Amino acid sequence: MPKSKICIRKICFSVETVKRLSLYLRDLRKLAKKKIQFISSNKITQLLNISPAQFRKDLSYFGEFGKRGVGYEVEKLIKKLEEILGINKEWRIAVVGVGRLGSALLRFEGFSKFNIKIKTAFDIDKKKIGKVINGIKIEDVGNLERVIKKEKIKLSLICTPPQVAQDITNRLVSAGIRGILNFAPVALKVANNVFISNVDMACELEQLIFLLNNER
Amino acid sequence: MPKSKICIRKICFSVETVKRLSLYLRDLRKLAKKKIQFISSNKITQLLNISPAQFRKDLSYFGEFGKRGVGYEVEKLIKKLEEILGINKEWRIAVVGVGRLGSALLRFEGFSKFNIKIKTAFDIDKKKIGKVINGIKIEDVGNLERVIKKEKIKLSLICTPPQVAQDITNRLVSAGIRGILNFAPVALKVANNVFISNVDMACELEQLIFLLNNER
DNA sequence: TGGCATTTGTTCCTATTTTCACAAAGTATA
DNA sequence: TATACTTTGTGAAAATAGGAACAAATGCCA
Repeated sequence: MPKSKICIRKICFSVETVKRLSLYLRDLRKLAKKKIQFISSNKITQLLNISPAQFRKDLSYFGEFGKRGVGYEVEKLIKKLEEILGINKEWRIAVVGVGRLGSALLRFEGFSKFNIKIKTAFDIDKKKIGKVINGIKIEDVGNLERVIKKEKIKLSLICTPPQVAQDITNRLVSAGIRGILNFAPVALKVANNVFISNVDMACELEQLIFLLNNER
Repeated sequence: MPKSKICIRKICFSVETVKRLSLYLRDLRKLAKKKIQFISSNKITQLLNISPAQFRKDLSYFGEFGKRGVGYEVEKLIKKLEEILGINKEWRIAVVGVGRLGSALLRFEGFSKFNIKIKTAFDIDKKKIGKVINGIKIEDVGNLERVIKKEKIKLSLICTPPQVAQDITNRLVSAGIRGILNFAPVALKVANNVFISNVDMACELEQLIFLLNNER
């Protein structure tokens, strides 16, 4: 399959670029906390295992944000990156499947920092439905379409068992969901106007095991 | 930075190949469950969004496993892939940080299926130390080096807050850990004989948000 | 002001990854 | 056995990503 390529106004770049923007943003926020005002591409990438040229090139797809001889103004670049990534406004998301992982995510405080608000959660288990975790009410998965549509939610996390993940995906998409972060170990099929990102812990671990197993 | 490349006996391939092998294995297991005996590169990759040529080339780095005109014997290929990945023997791992995510992982049943056994967990919280979750006793993080060495554990998950992740990493490595699956949102620095794999939910979500925000 | 030191933005080149395309090998059928 | 299909394994080509290197800006200091 061709690596997914993103083109905006004749400028094309890969999703890898976008992922790196997130990393840059994370480190810039740390720098801002330390009251550092300016940073060069050299210094910021030392922390990240990315080449300075890569950093500059990634940014160049979106404009010119630095000052020659000086570097980048930390606060300004943070603002710009938040704008580019689209996290300068609030995003409301849903979580489907409130098992171990799902409930850990409902309580995860990392999201709100990035303007991501879990608005609703769904489960099939009658014992869980109606409960409130971290201010989020667990809804009957039977009401999935209705709630998603009503709340106009466009992003969802899937934390269900793999057997039902595709069915849930179909229902989410038909209700208007356009982006899915999938934790179920299964390759989901969707129309190509829906974006999927997979978090697959078994794959990551197997990769590490392979590396350890094949040293030298 | 150069993409990490793996070379075994003059044959070189990328980590991406290894990740795909995991995906192939997962789907092959599903096929085996359905009692399907043979599968062609064409059919198996239809499920996965990967090209048939890619599948064949990925396998070709490790040998010839198919039969022309027929395809691949499912059971045999599963065995081969398990061997290649190194998951035909048991891997004992540690978990550092038993917060929401850490404790979800301690209870996660997906690991044991792949010969991955969580052997020990560490936390700093006195209230958690000594507790047993899913048969795994939570140890004082002060004993980290001692336990890791005694148990000869080579792989660890890090589920701590980001501020302490680098310190924990240093201690793990000095105790003999060679592979780390990092859930903390921070870029860890290690010697290049230690392998790191990052699971970064915020990055994944930000990527989806970017895509939704820049359609058309 | 002029010269030196930095650092960006970008072009061009190199390395890597993916795909194409086809010979070789196997199956099925008459 | 001959012929028509399938499907693999792989070298070569195409596509993509990464990095070196340098002109253009900017700051600093004498």
